Amino acid sequence: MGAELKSAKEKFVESWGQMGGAWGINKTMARMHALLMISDVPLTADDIMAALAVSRGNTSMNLRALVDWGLVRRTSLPRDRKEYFTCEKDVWTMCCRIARERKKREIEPVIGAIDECLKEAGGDKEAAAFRKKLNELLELVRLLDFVLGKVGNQEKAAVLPKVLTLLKAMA
Amino acid sequence: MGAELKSAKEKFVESWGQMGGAWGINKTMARMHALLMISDVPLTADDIMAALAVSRGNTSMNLRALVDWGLVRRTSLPRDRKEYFTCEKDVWTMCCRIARERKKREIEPVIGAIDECLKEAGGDKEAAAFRKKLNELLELVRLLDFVLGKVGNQEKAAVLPKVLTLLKAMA
DNA sequence: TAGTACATTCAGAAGTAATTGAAAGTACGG
DNA sequence: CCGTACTTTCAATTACTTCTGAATGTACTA
Repeated sequence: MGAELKSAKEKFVESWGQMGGAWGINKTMARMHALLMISDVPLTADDIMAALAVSRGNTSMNLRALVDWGLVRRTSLPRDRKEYFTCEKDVWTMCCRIARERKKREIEPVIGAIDECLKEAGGDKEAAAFRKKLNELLELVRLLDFVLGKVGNQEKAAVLPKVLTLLKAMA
Repeated sequence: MGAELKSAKEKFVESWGQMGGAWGINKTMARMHALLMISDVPLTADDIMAALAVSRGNTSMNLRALVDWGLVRRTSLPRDRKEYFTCEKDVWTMCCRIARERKKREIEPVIGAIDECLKEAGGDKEAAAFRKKLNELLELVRLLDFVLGKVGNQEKAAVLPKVLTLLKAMA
């Protein structure tokens, strides 16, 4: 592989890792995701260890996390005891997976927490302003939940770019 | 204030802090935001220090960060040397501010990084698959950027709930 | 101008999260 | 079964982030 291309790929892996950091995602996990995205062949744990200079244990744990997020698949070839990892090919499908997970991990718990607070606040007059604010927040968060749910449940990820591009054309 | 209400408010502050953590936001900053959201009077740094049991320095820094995010305003009353802090009242306006900041801090840098990688990758045939993948990602990220831009630029935050509710009704 | 009342900064302490690597686990082939 | 080739786990370590509080800065008042 040409030196330019190699350096560009490394740059991309690092940038994606950086972005992961900003989004509260483990940086190494994001780098592994990037590496798999731009690899046109499945990679083994050893490949990834070598490419990113991380330990075996770390590689194992972060790959498992990526699989849990539904962003990476493990496959094993017959007559080969090694496991191979591949990234979801289609970026729109990837987008749906991320939406689904973020909804589940980040939005739903907030809805639950606000509900509980509302219950605990009681019906007193002095709690009225508090209840009102919680209800406003709930409405906002529920709408976010709804939107992420819609995106996350796309069966055919292919429709997503069309819908969004349409949205863009309308605006 | 009734004990129930007080406990419910504390619970809300802690939950919002928790959520901040999941979103890669400083937990204390998120707790301060929550506290200000549910306070019907402006608070001083001392009020916040006392309510959340954090140091003066920490309070000062996190409040500044909240002001930088456009989520909190400082106001000073005449004949009072103290500064008072208030949270943006309207949750939809708050939502716009968050969208604007996240676009600027998290999406735009990614677009820049991908662009740079594309430039560096060059036009070689062997880079074709890499360029293709980068372009797909770019399309996705640009759409996200667009959507956040739309939300963030709402002049009248009041239209946002209407648009979103409409979207919900349609689906 | 000095004193007071507040806010800000920042070096170091405390706390949290990521990482390593060696030991334990698993499963296949013979 | 046993050895081999791999993967996973986890206690200890390292790296990073947040927090503290004393020193410093700012600006109002008398």
